[in-house]
Amino acid sequence: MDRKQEILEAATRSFSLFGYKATTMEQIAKIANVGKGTIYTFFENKEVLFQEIVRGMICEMKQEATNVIQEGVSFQENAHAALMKMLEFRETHQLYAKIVDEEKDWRTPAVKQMLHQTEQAIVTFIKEKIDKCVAKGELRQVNSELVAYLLFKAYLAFINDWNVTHDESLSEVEIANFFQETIFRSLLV
Amino acid sequence: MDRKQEILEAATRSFSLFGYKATTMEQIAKIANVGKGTIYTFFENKEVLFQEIVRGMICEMKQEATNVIQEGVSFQENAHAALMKMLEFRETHQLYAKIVDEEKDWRTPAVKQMLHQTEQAIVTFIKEKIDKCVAKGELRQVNSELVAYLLFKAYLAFINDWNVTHDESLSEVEIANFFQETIFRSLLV
DNA sequence: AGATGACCGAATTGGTTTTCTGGTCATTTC
DNA sequence: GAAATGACCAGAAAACCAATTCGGTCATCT
Repeated sequence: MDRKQEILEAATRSFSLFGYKATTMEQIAKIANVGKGTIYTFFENKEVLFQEIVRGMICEMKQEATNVIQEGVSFQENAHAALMKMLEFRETHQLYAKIVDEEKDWRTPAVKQMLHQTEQAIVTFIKEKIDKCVAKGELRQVNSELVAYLLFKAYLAFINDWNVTHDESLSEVEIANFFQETIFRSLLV
Repeated sequence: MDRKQEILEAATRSFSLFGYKATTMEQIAKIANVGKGTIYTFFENKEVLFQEIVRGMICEMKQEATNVIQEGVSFQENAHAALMKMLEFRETHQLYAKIVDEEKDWRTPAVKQMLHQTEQAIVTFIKEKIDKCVAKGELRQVNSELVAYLLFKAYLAFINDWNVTHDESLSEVEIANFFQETIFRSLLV
């Protein structure tokens, strides 16, 4: 089988299971059944290998988000579904969850960077949906970059941070209703 | 002069200058010109002393925020001014800034707790303004707790986090306009 | 020519010793 | 004799250092 693919899969498994820092190149080599040096014929170094894998993860995430988008449904419903899906992915997907933890606990620079990139991907995904809906005339003309950023940060705050300072967490319906009557309401023409 | 006051002032200076962890009780005693044991006749322990000081800081912050509130001006203008003032306070006030740094760098539990308390104070401040404006009929009936939380998190995101991932920071006017046409717009009756 | 793993210097870890610090309390002070 | 004090203690943190680990290279092997 394709040696590069073997290495990618081995690395994915190891990064997902142990995180970036705790994964060693030798371990990846062992899982992939190749010599350590072989890895370096396909990937410049550990960080580049990691970036490649995160790139793949981002694609996966975007795919899942795309899958919940429906034609002929309001922007709000689609944006809500997509954001919820991606934030669920953030907690569910082994690698993404590991990266989030690692950034909190160790602040590995490579991990921080990949986390930023992933968040940027989410924001960009939403931005594109906004642009499309603005073009269709469903939304008024807004700075889609800023709105996408606001939506991401707001959802993240209510889904991730709310529980830190409050006892009963908010249900998805409560969140959906709240954003409907605040941010989304303000975007309509 | 009042010994308790001397101690409070010495502790405030030391916490502001070196942070919670790096401030020792002996150092406070030395600055206050009292024996170390004397501190413990007024304050149960280091953490309680710290809490007392943060309580004072929160009052100071609320006072500054209150000072920018004007009667007969729209909710949006007042909320914006108050939030900006408090977030400026967060970066400018020696002690608050030190606490924020320390929480990032060392995660001292006592510091984390006080940071939460301070943020909660900001949210509550805004919540009360919302409630007042709802009562006056200037805003429609909303869940003021959620709206206050959203406003705080959103302002924090655009003022603190935006620059981390973007090159040119947003001007205050841009931020004000953006929130006017999104969140604030949705709160009007 | 492509794969490999022994090898290297730098970084990390783990264990040990030393120093520091929050808090107490017997003694001193006024 | 009530309030203040600083020597003192135990546990936590820091400093230190030896031993190990790891990313990356390259001479050798297939």
